[in-house]
Amino acid sequence: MPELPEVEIVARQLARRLTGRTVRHLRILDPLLRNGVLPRVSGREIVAVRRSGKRVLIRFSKGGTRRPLWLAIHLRMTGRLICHDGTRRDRSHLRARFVLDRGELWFVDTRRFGTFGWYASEAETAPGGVDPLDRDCTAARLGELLGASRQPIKPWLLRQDRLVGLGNIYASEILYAAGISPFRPAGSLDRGEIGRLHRQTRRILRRAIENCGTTFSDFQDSRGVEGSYQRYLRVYDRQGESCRHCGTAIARVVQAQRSTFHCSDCQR
DNA sequence: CTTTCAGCCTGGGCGC
DNA sequence: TGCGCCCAGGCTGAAA
Repeated sequence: MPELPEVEIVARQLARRLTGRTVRHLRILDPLLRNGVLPRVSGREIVAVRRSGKRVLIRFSKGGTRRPLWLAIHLRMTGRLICHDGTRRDRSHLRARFVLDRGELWFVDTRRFGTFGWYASEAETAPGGVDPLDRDCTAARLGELLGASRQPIKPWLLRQDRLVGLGNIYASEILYAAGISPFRPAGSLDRGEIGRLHRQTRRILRRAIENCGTTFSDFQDSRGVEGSYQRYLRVYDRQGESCRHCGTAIARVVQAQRSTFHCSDCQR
């Protein structure tokens, strides 16, 4: 489910609903989420929630320990964070449960790929790559990141140690919007192409955020907020259908074991 | 350094 | 209805 826009939406909504709440206790139900020693989180207040790359970052108050604490939650494929008033009955795939002074926060994850990372300083939470929506992610900066890489641009866009936040859907959509073939070596893009890639990356991510992301279901349970960006998808999951611009059949190919969707006519 | 590949998990959809 | 297979929006670590 979640790439940058979906995680951004989740983080914003959680920030609104969780900031100021105090943790009564945390129950980790899936042993896969217990990596290393669990810091004491009971009694701490949630001070802030924001996105870091594709992770949701929760900052807790120092509490009685005098040490700050951050939790980075990676949703991976199927992770969801559900805020509710404590009356939710459906416990299927419930992996962790924060009981708060008012309501609860549940981590629900069917495939159990999601991860929890605990950090004692903000610096440790920094992602490896540049956030494409950051002010300092200019076209020139993108050009530096691309460097002379010979890796095809589509798998390159998925590398979280370069740019953070892009996943398989938006990578295909961005390259289509920029008119760039997914097979082009990353370092072969000229100035104009880098400019288009940069502009379309930011435009598509922003628009996806405005539309609450692509097909993600109700992390707010009863409210059932769903993304609507899927109606803007131009190539993803459209193999065999015609390109909206030129009519050519959209192709699906496999690059680095992931599906890539593209129009061989519009993308060069 | 690069690229490929198996693996981590579960469930939905498909063809037979 | 059931079975086996393939697929999935992510990422890691080992191997070539």
